[in-house]
Amino acid sequence: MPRPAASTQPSPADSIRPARGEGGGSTVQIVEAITTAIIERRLMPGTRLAEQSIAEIFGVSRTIVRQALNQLSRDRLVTLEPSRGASVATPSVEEARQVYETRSMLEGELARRLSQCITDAQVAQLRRHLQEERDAIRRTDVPGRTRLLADFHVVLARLLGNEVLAELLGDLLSRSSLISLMYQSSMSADQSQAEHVAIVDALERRDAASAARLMTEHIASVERNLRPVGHSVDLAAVLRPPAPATPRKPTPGTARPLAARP
Amino acid sequence: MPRPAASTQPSPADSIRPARGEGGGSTVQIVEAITTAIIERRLMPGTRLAEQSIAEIFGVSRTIVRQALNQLSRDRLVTLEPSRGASVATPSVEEARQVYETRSMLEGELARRLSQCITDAQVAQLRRHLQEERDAIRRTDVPGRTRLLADFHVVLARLLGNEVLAELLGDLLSRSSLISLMYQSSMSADQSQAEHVAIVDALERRDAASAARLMTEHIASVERNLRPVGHSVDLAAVLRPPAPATPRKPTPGTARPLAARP
DNA sequence: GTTGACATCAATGTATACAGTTTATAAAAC
DNA sequence: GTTTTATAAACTGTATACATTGATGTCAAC
Repeated sequence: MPRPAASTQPSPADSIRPARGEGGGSTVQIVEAITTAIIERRLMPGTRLAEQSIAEIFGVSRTIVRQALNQLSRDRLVTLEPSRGASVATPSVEEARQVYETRSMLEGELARRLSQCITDAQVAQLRRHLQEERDAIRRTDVPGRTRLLADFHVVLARLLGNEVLAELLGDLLSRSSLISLMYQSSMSADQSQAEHVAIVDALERRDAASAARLMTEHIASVERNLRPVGHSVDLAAVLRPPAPATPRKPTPGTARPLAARP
Repeated sequence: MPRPAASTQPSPADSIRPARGEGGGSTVQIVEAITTAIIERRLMPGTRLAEQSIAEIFGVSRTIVRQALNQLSRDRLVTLEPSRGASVATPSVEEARQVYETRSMLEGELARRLSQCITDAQVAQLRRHLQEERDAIRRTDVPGRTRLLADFHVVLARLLGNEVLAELLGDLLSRSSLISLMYQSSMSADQSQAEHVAIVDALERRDAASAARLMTEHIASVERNLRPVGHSVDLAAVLRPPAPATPRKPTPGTARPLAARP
């Protein structure tokens, strides 16, 4: 009897679907297709991304695919090993810690500053976003709720009128998504959503200290709920002898258990 | 009689020099060569970067150059217009504001957290860095002091043990360098250096509040000292009729005067 | 039966060729 | 003399071909 998932890694051809058969400016389409495939966990960490396969899927040459993979590697969503090609990134525990620490620094201050200049209209916009989150959760739309829960943080950055910050946070949130699916997060969407509500409440009260504290606690809570990468999974990844189809060994070296931060 | 400088833009061939004639893994060499050329203001904002020229300079094919230019465009050091190629970025005033605001948020918190966990050895390391800054300033080593004054901020991030943060800040600092050379900064290196000293003093006292305040004030001070993009320079750039050698028109559109922030 | 070397094969890295677009130049009309 | 238009050069965007490196499988030796 097959186990629920993660037994056989899906090949790229199964998980990436081209948005259109069109040829013009298709690099960004490939980037977005692979990005959403990773975020929505149709592409698991460690999966090899062969250029030729992807090229045939999208009906373009390897040149275009190569550009896309280069962009993705700069976003740290795929790793590019010399002469060995691209694979979905397997962020280490240490990298995970650093990403969440950076987010905590950035978004704590974001909440603090935003609470001093937010308008009523912007609060209303956030309320609408929270409603969308609730709707996605209620209808158990997993990809949708994942995206919305992450977008919440980018929306906050945009409310500050700072596109540079918004893009920066967008990159960090992509990495966070990859991390939380790699170290299977046990955090319920409900809890995340409730914490978002509390943050917006504080923003509406223009309570800078509370907003900042709730934000950093929210991020710490997300990080705390990362699983110590279950031993069975870790062992299987390290010891896998023949591997079923395409995959090679997924995790290179850094796979220590996730230490609870002091 | 020739005017001191800035009359004729240097062609890429004059400003970019290959580190080695070697062929292996030369993409990063091109990226670094162009980056330092921009930072050290041998390549002025708006300068076109033709692929063929650069390819001949480094003795590689356009493929490699194209990879390098793509990486640089993701760092926002060059802009890539479709079908029109690459040119050194001309960050807008609004983008400048956002970069400095983001740095202020990030580095203010960085200083606060660092002051709570910094060791005596790390303080000593910072003192050594400050000494290097002083040395470079005293011998009027302009490229060296520019690099050291920027590296100070990256060193702080590294002291937190956060490589993700350090890389993020590195990107923001590259953009800051481009901005400060575009809106010719009137800030003296001496003042920057003095403010760095004050920050380290606060860190040594483990005075979190002061460290954070000094850092945000330092960044605000750097931003305040940006020139409202002098009219004479702008006019000369816009009206240049025949141009002596290779250069095209440098600044496309975004050249509004820099508003002093309230 | 196991181990080691060699050959085959696939995939990446780089260069080159071709098509489409933009830009510069020059001629002609006003 | 200025503006407009047409031709030509140059440059970018994409695809394809070639070289090189890592992986795989087979065969021989021990």
